[in-house]
Formats: sequence, C-alpha cells, structure tokens
Amino acid sequence: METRELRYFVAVAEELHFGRAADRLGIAQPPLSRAIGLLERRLGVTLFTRTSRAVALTPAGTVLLREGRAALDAMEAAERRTRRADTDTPGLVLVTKAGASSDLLPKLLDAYAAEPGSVPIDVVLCGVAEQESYLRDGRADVALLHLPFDSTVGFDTEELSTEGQVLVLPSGHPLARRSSLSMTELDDQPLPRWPGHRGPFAGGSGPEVRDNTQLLQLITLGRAVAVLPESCRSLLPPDLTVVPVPDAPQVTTVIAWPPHSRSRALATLIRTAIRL
Amino acid sequence: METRELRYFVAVAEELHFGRAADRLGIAQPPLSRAIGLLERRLGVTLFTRTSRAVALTPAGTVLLREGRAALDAMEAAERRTRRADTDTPGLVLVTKAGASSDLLPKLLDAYAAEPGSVPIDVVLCGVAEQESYLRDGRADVALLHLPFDSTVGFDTEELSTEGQVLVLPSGHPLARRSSLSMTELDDQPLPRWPGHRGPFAGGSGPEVRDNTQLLQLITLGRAVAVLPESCRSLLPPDLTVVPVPDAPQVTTVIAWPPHSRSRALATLIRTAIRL
DNA sequence: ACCCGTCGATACCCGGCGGGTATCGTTCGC
DNA sequence: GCGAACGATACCCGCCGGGTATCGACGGGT
Repeated sequence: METRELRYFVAVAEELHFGRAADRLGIAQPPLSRAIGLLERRLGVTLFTRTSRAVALTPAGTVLLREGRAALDAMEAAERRTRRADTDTPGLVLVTKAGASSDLLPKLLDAYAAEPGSVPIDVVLCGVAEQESYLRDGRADVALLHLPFDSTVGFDTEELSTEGQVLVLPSGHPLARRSSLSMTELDDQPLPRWPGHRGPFAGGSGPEVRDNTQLLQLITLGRAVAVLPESCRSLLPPDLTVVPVPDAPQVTTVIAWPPHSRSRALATLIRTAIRL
Repeated sequence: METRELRYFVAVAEELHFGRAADRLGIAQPPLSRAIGLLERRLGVTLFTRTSRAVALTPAGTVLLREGRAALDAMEAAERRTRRADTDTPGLVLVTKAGASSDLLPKLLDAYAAEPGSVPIDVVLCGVAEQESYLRDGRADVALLHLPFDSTVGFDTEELSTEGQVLVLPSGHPLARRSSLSMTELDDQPLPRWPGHRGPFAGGSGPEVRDNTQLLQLITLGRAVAVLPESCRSLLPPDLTVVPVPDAPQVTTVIAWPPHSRSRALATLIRTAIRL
C-alpha cells in the first residue's frame, strides 16, 4: 500500500464525499474514485458502501481509517525527524497546553538547563487536545499531558505530579463562598465545551471555548464556570476565585514521548522531570 | 514520502550496498540509486556517505532507518488488520515464544474461553524474539512478552506475573548438587547465544540456539547450560535438573497489545489475564 | 409524474515517472 | 598499472496517475 493511496482513502473516509475529498486533495474526482476502487481491489476488501446519494464506511473501512491515520502519522514523523536530525542539531521541542502546568514547566526548564550537556528547548504552547498530534507526527519530541483528559495511547510516559481540581468562578458567584463542592452540584452550571476534545470530558452545557484566555474571560463575565486543576490558581486574575471539588477526578501530569526515542538529550530531560 | 521510496531506503540502509539491495528488491541498481538520490533531494538531507568502495549511514540516515521501519510496520499493520477485519470475523491471534509461559497460557485460554462473548483464539508459537514483529506488523493482536528480554516499546502492556530464574543443567553436572548459584559463578559456563536477540541478553560463549528443543538437547548433551525462568521446570525432561540463581534478573511476563486497539474481544482477554 | 440537479462510475487521452540496458568514473587490490 | 567492483549518469520505453467528457442512478421540487 502506498501512502498516496492511504492519504486518498483517509480524505474520503473523513469527508464521506468523493467530490469534496478530491477537492481537498487537489485532484479531480474521477482519479480519486479509481484510486479507491483500485485500493479496494488490491486489499480484496470493500471499504465504502456507496450509493449515488451517500457514502459510508464499512467495518473494514473503519479499521483502515484508524490504523491508516496512525501509519500516516508515523510516515510524517519519520520524515520530520530525519530532517531535524540533519539540520537542527540537538535541540528538543516540548509541547504542552497553553496555561497548563504553569508552575511545573519553568521549574523543569530551569532544572534541565542546569544539567550538564543540556540542549536548548523549544517550548510550543498549543491549543487544548493538539499536543497528541504534535507528538505523533514528529513536530514535537516530548509533551506534558494531563490525565485523564489526554490519551497516552502509543506513547511512553512517566507520571510527574497529581493534583485535585477546583471550580473557578467569579468572586460574586453564589457558590463562591462555599468551602467545598461536589460534582453533582455542578450539573446545572454552564461548564464550557472544548471543541476537538473527544470522549467523556467534552464538557457541558456552556459556551464553546478554545483556549484559557477565552475561558477566563467568559468566567469573569459570568457566562461560564470551569473545573480546573489546582495549579491554575497562579494564573487567575484577581476577580476570580476557586472552590475545591474533592470528588472531581484527580489530574495527573505526565511527561510523554514517542516510543523508540533514543536521544541522550531527551533521556536527560525525562530523568530531570522525574526527579522534580 | 511514499512507502516505496522508504522500502528502498531501508533495503540500502540494511545492506549498505546498492547492488545487493537492488537485488533484494527485485529491481536493477541504477533506478535504486536514482530513487535514493531523489529521496535525499526531496528531504533536503544526505542519508548515505558513499564512496565507490563503501556506503555508510549519516546520522540523519540512522534516524530515518529507525523511524522508517516503524512507519513501514504501521503501514503493513494497517493493511493486514483491514484485511482481517473484513474476512476473519472476530477472532484473536496471540503470539508467544514457544515453550514460555507454559503454565500461564493454558490457564489464560481456559479462563477466557469461559468468558461470555469470547471468540476463538489462534495461538502462534514463534521463535525467540519474533513476537515483537508479529505484533508490530499486525500478524498478531496480542502477545505474551517476557521482561527484561523483550522490548515493550510502543505497546500497551499489563504485568501478569514475576518469577525468578534457575540454571538448567544435566543431573550429572558438577554444579547440579548446589542449592543456589550466583551469576558470577556462571561466567565460564557455556551459556547459549540466541541469534536475532539484541542487547545485553544475547548470551554467552556457548553454542547458537534457535529454540527450546535445541537448547534442551544441547544441555542434555552437556554442551550448554542455560538460565531460564522457574516455570520452565514443567517442560524439562527427567534427566535435567535446576538450581536457583537468586541474583539473576527477575522475569516479568506481560501481556502486550498494539496501541489504538479497540476490539471488545481483546479488552476482555486482557481483563481476564489481569485477573488470573 | 416528470425533470433536473447531485454524485459516483466509466471511457478515453496525455505526460511524467519508474524501471530497464549501456556506460562511465573512481577506487582499491594484486 | 591494470582489472574488478561499485555507484552515478545517460537514455529509452511502457505504464500509471491525473485530466476532461460523459454516463447512470437516485431524490427532491413543482
């Protein structure tokens, strides 16, 4: 199977529409139809059920979408890391959510910089739920992820710290004077929705939010409240306050890196992180 | 980057010889030279230093060899799993070393078969150090690996059991009457070498061995002794005996599966294994 | 009910690229 | 210094990937 065919397949599987997929790929529709047909014939498997009105994935197609994305990520990672190995000379790219681990990150960078033989570290602060792809496709060498929100599937990881969560809300909010809250009391609160975030933490009934700045502003405006890790305290504006939520899931910060990584610099960084 | 180019590159990187690599790939040498040159130009990276007498990998080439193998495995796995998703209907392939986990495996199979909704399990008994590639390229869904011998890099795992190791030797051997031995006392013993096994466990000074039958026969003949996990006792012939080696590394049996696996059957099998 | 719009499949053509053979340039060993 | 080994280069050919034109099937609107 060639990566081109696989890219074509993934495009169609994501769009479920040959015309739009061809458009996205920058080719015409007929060659795309032919390529998919050829792929199906070579695999001996039907990947799509298509009528002239609708395109749907078969079970086998679903498998190929999942596995194929991973394979394409691996190809891209191979390419990117090869380029970097040639030019950038040592130097690590660390990716984490903007605003998260705000106290841990500077400590880690300082401690690592003090290590003998340390290399420069580029810090990439990305949006929520983007770190995974940075790490998977080779744009980053290492990430700080937060369980149970992020998936560590396919990465090697070490736990760094665990903390409880608190409700962040405006000082004038009715719940602001409570000393403790339970999750069930938040059912009717406007918890934000995080687009792009899969699974059980996609959020509640509140507004859509893409980054922490937006979130904090919406909280200040009384349009949302949010359950965040305790360490967020250090970057809250003065007019926001927090109330512990003991029964919210514990948040574990982990340092994660792609398997097979063999760089000395990365090993040192990980060792430094564990010792913190 | 197309998989074809990557396959070509890996062939050359492994052979370090364009002619032999082209032979292995079933093409002529000139197109291969051109393809590698084109790949280097597209990546903007020199992958090989070649004189007319020798070919060697550059650092960037070393990275691409490691990452590229992983990517090719991922492509192959995607293809294989797609084919299986279409035809085989549910059914799991479990791979383990022939002769290892001889007591755990039947228990696991029985316990799993008793689970509601269990599916048939194909057991593949492969040679030493082959399970990894079975799992990586999609020929198997799950494996029993043995730390610290096998690498679990890139897999999800759960520990199942830990055991000490014993020295296996003929009953008449001078050391056979000892009640305990230390690793240092084995330095001059003919420990077997396991071809294909990388790293610090490649073995000692004795004969080359490919499977347990060979090994046990060589021990019976007095041509080798071996340090094996305790559980090997159950499949030793009567004329062999064992002596504990307390300071040999503990062997941990883990169940391992590829990340991203989402099948219900696999999840049940893993749960069953953990409960044993 | 009929017609038209949508969408994937098919037919056909063209250009580029992958693969082949022949040959060259360099380097080492005898 | 010559020949053998080996990778690079030159050149040709056939196939395949991509384009345009068109078909066929299905639905929805009037």
